[in-house]
Amino acid sequence: MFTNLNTDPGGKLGLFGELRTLSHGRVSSGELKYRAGTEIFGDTEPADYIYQVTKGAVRSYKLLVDGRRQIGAFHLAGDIFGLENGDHHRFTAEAIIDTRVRLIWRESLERVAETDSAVVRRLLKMTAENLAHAEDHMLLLGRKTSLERVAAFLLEMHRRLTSEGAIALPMNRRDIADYLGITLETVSRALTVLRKNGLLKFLGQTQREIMVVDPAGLARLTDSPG
Amino acid sequence: MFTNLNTDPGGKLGLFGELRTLSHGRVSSGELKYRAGTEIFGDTEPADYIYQVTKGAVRSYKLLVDGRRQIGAFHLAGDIFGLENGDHHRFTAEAIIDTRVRLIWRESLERVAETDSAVVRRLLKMTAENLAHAEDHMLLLGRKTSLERVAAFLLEMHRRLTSEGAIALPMNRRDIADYLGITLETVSRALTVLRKNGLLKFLGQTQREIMVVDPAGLARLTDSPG
DNA sequence: CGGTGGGTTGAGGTATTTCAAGGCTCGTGG
DNA sequence: CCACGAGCCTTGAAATACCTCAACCCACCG
Repeated sequence: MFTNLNTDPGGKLGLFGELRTLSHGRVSSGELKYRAGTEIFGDTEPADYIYQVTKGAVRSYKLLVDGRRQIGAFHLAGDIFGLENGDHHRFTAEAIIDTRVRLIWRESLERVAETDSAVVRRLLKMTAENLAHAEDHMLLLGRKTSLERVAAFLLEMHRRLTSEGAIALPMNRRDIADYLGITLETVSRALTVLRKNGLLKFLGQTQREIMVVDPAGLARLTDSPG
Repeated sequence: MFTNLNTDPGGKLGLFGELRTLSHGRVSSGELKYRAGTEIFGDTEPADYIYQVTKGAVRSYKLLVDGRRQIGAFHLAGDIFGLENGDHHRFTAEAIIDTRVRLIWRESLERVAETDSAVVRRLLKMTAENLAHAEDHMLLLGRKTSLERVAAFLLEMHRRLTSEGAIALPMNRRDIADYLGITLETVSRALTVLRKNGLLKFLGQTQREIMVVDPAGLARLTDSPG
């Protein structure tokens, strides 16, 4: 189950690749598969591993007691998630679609970090990036209209998973809604508006839809920080 | 302007105190005063210093082009703020009331961090704490009702600035509103509801009001994560 | 003492939610 | 091979939580 891999998938220079370099093989790493909808780790579970998506997509969320859900982030191919400074996770993570993740045993990481300050700095950089994303998302959740939220979401996805012009969203309307702090109906209506304004086109209507966005046009709607 | 201080104000073991210990005086540090409402640093400004509140209170916020504001955090006595991993600030920081802050020159900090991995780890811990706060706040902004938001705010302030039972809020209704993603009128109405339900009492009505809260009662309203 | 900066409350407006219906795709099993 | 149910999405209509606009009060201050 835990086999070392040679390649750096996605071509991304990540902690995983660096660690293997820096630690001279002291860090055990493996790969796991998760079916769509299954849990990778639960809120308050001990954070024994950190994860990197090699294929698929993951949602990290918090719940209120009555079931209201806030998705804090989506993790796409190449992304690292589940990194904690404390000893337990602060989110539940689930595979959105069929997903493969690489693991790294946290204790071994910390052993490396004790002697190798470059690794600690790398962890700091990643945590700071997560913080920056959360800070931007607070502005969205606190102060943007539903249309601005959906436009910002499409821009983010365009930036993060476009290879060509077209993007294929792995998540459904409910996931998008719970990420943006609105309802799935409001997401759907906003998408309709954007489509009617030519800022968005659907290509195949083959379940997981493929769309082409107009980044400049969407950016105008986002009312980005000034 | 930049004089070394001997004491660790607020009794908090912080980066500032540790640095002075760890770096054997290599880190220059000073103290500045800011009048109520004045800017400490601006969004996108180079992050040459990090700051610790010794007295007073600070708000960190982002703006949209049309003036909508989202306060990401309040910084109270003892708190460190303005810590960035990149080279520029991502918020504007302003003194809410007359405030004193200690500074630390960032370049000197990074020089220390190069050789002292304990300092890097300390920075990582602080960044992770900021991230945890932002993650909790995303849930509040995305999914909580106005009453839950105000209750959560009072609980946070109770936890952070209570010495006795009573707390004195340094910020006005507009600040609270922009922190919670609602309007100042909605904040006021929620406070009225809480007061009428006996979860909150005002003591002096002498401008900066002093209040006593019922933490257990408020916690019931918060609908905390389950 | 008039002005300014809070704060509260009311009345009406509105963006978003809630509830409901219908359509499409796809997988499964008769 | 087709029927059927489940999941997902869209759209409409009604409800509502929150916002906007406005009036008023109070404390403080030059």
